Amino acid sequence: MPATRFWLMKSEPDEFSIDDLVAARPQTTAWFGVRNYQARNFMREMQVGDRALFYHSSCPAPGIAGVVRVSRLAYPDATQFDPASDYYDAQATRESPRWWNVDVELVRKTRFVPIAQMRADPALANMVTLRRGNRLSITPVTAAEWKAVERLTAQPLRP
DNA sequence: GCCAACGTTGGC
DNA sequence: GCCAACGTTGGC
Repeated sequence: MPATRFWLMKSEPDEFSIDDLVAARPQTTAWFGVRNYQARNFMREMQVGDRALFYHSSCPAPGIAGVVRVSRLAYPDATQFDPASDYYDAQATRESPRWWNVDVELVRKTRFVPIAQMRADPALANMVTLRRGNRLSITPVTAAEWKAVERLTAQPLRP
């Protein structure tokens, strides 16, 4: 059994935001479009029931916007086969897919936690996504970091 | 717009 | 296999 049960998954809100997931019926989405091998490998490690922080990236207000739950194990990302898709990969074949994605379902939209507030929390000092130079769109989160984030989402900003 | 950091590509 | 060049990510 893998040790990691918690993850952080980045989405650009212009592409797909927490509000898009809230509005979806059902409140679930395929996490397609990941084109980095490390991030792909993390998705292939995920189990149904794993939890993930829904993070808004590459936007005016980066930070944590919600919590999701893995609802389907990794399966081939359909967009790699679609020549009309931005995510098309000419080298991928149905027999030998290169890119995979899980499905996630909404657990809840949280109070927004800006990246500055994450950086200010000593409990998150070693969080992978906050490390200098880290660009991975999917990263593991420790149980302690998960709890610290839950505290931040539950509490209003201090003066 | 800037820039640091990292991944990928391709010549050799 | 090395490594320089280039492209991308993503916070600021």
